[in-house]
Order: sequence, then structure tokens, then C-alpha cells
Amino acid sequence: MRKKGDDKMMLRKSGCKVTPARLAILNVFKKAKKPLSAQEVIETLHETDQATVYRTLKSLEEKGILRHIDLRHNHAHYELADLAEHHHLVCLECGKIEIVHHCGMEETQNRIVRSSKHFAEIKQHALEFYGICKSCAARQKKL
Amino acid sequence: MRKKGDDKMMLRKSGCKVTPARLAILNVFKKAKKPLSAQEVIETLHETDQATVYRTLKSLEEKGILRHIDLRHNHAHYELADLAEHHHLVCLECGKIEIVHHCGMEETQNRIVRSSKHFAEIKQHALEFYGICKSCAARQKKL
DNA sequence: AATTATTTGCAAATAATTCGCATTTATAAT
DNA sequence: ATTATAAATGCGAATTATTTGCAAATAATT
Repeated sequence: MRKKGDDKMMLRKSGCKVTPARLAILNVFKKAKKPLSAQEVIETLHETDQATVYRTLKSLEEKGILRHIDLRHNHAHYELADLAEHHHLVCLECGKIEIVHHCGMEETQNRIVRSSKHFAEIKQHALEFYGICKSCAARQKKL
Repeated sequence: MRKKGDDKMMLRKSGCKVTPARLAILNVFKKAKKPLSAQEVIETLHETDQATVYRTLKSLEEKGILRHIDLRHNHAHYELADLAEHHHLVCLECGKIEIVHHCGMEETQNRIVRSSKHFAEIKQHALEFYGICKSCAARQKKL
């Protein structure tokens, strides 16, 4: 696990100011064992305003420090971007989340289920790609 | 493309009543070339109440007729579940969506980019599994 | 210590989704 | 065809999720 000093360095390197709010938010994610919603962060850090949390999540995502995760709940989740590659098992009924490691896409869903502690069945999976479209790439070059 | 009568059959088979609202919503999706948000459906069908649209999207999803898609916009998208397997290219800048066909997961992202009309670069992808966790499976058996 | 560009908190706005309830309607039973 | 009934709808309001404007606070720089 990364040390505190590393967080400050990381923030500075990415052009962020090092503030108590940002360090606190990073810490919440370091302690978490699963992706967190904005609300979960807000509830954990009742000292920090919700607008600040939303703004921080977004900017840390843009810097590549946090990663945005969609889990078909009605809100976004985030996790640290430097975690080992993994996927998520999401319960369609209750929303429970489990982390799945060591999963090349070739591995079958069945194998994942067999090795899962909490899941009985996989019914669907979603794979999305996120990138930059050509018109945005062109616009960025101009600026 | 499926004919109108097929929609009625499909709804009946899944235990839904055949109503004008549902047929209209299915039609919107049949005409669409990309995943639609609830708002897009609502704007297209200004005769239908938004609560009805939300309820219909959810129940058609539960019946397996629509599929829920997360695109990191701040709202859900849906598409017909019986479309050929495909994924989505989502622009991190402007949100533009492009459908990607013929994509086994083994195919590289680079190859996808090369064959894409609109995208210059893929920076990330997300793969999520959706299923039923053991405690929900147990509870469902009891009922 | 003074300057400056960021960041924060607060309050209010907007967006996304859901809920309660009275009414209507599709289907099944007569 | 008529009726009974469970499901679906519309409406308004409530919730939940996220964003915004602006003034005050603060981290980094000089």
C-alpha cells in the first residue's frame, strides 16, 4: 500500500494542490475494499462538503488517480486507478460487489463463478471502451 | 428487423401486458442506432409520462428485452437485448457513442481503433459481470 | 510576508429517478 | 359481449445524484 508521502507526491506530480480534503479522500479509497460512490465518501468524511467531494472525484479521475466504475446502480463509483487489473461481480438483486482478480477475458464466466465466494450465477457482462473520438482529438491538437 | 406482431408476442411471452406505451417504446429502440437514455425516449414520446417510461425501461430490462448499458454519462442507457454482440466506443470528451461489431475480447483495442470511423484512441475499457449472489439465490429459492 | 491561482464551503439549481395514489386498461373469466 | 381483476398509466410530489455561482479560505510561489 502506498504511503502518505507518496500521495502528496502523486498529487503534486499531477498538478493538483495538496489539500486536506484530497488526502482524506485518497485515504478513504485506500482503506476501501471495493469501489465507492460519491455518497459513501461523503458519509465517511462528514467534515468535507459534498460539492468538494464531487469536484475532487472528478479531478482525480481526470488526472488518472481514480478510475470511474459503472455498476448499474444509479450513481457512479470510483476506485484507485493503480489497483491490479480486476473486474467486478455485481449482484443484479442487491447490488453486492465482489472484486474478481486474475481474470483474462478468455477465462470463462463459469470459472469466475466457481471461484467466487459470494456469487451463484453470472447472467450478463458488460464491456465498454473509453477513448477519444477523432473530432475531439483534432480539437485538442488545435488548442 | 423484428415485425410489430413479434413485439406483441414477445411481450406476452414474457408476462407483460401489451400496451401502446410499451409498443411505442420498443419501436423507439428499434429505430435507434445507438443506446438511448430514458430522457431520449421521453423526448421522443412526448405522449408518454416519464414515470411510465422509467418503469417500462426497468421492467423490459428485467424481462431481458432491453439491456442496461453504462456509458459514464450521468444516466443509464438501454438497448435492445437481441442485438448482435457488440461493444461501445465512448468518447471521454464529448460522450459520442459508436457501436463496435465483431469484437472478441482477444482482439486488441488497437485493432478496434484502426477500424473505427470516429475514434482516435482507446484509453480505457471496462468489463463488468452481472449475476446473482449466493444470498439472493438462496432467498429466491425460498419464495 | 505578499501574491495569485486553486480550492473550498455554502446555498441553490438542475438532472435523474422514484413513489403514492387515483384512474384507466388489457386480459381472463363468464 | 360483459365483467372482474391484476397490471399499467398519468400526475404531482418526493428523492436522489450531481452541478453551479460566488465569496472566503488556502496552498504554492515569489
